[in-house]
Amino acid sequence: MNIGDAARQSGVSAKMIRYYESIGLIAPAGRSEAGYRVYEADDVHRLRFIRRARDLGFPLETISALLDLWGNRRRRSEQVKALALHHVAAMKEQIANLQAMVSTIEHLAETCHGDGRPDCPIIDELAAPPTRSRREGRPSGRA
Amino acid sequence: MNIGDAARQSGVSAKMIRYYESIGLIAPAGRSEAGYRVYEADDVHRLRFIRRARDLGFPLETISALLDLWGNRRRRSEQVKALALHHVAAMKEQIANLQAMVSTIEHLAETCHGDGRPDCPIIDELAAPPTRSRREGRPSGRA
DNA sequence: CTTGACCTTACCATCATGGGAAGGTCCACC
DNA sequence: GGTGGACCTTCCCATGATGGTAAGGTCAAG
Repeated sequence: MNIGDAARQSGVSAKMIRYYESIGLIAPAGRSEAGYRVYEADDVHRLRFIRRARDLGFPLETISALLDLWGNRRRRSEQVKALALHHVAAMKEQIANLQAMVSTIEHLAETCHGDGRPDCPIIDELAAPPTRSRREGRPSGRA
Repeated sequence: MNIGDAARQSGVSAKMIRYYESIGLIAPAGRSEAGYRVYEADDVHRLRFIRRARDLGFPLETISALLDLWGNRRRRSEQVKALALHHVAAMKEQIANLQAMVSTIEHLAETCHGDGRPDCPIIDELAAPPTRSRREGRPSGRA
């Protein structure tokens, strides 16, 4: 089958299939006489695997490792689990960062009248002079 | 003062100051005879404002609007609040997405032995055949 | 006058994805 | 037999915000 069919069957766009090939995530596809990429059912399975892993937020580098483990009969499930939990930890950290920003802004927005007057604690906070308490960005020296 | 001092005093790297200028977030700095960018205290204030807004996750485009509002004596605080809450909503959505991925993976990882055996529900899930229940990526037709 | 810290521009990389252009292929229909 | 349209190819550009590096100019202190 051609790349368009593989895309439809796997849920990965043709564009991305070519990209995955270019970065070595998947092996170069076979080619027809005219130079068209040719795919087999197994290729579609791999692409579907990648698609699902992407949907779970795994970076391509980790997906590469997961693909290897998938094809390795002697894999240890602890290896898979470690990759998964590492990714979970990364996402949880991202969530914590986002949550902190959300909390800060919501706190400021609470005391903002939100009417026609210009006074606004949000602007005030952003425009406030440097403090010793607030961790001021100071790129520590000659950064 | 030169760009290095402005960077140290604002917490924004020299690199980013030049970038912000290039995209029009800040006005082009004055230049010394030798072509060095020259900054005043007010420029540093603006940069510090940007830095704080970035720390709260605001995209540069929104920061541009916030800067305008900051300098507008006739601003309506509701405009500021709207920008802030819109950003909060975007972050909350991101959190929800991340949380969903975390939950899915944690659920799978729970039933993964994580030992020397190859069997692993995480791999199984990624490698599972298409289902009608799981929203299969199918780029809906000619996507 | 040298040295080193600073400045300049310009390009490349990240991460994963989409968009588009220019051109070749294939098939079905008339 | 020809033609149109759907498909394929490669190549370049853009995203968002940031860092890195390289090649070269400037400045001030010693």
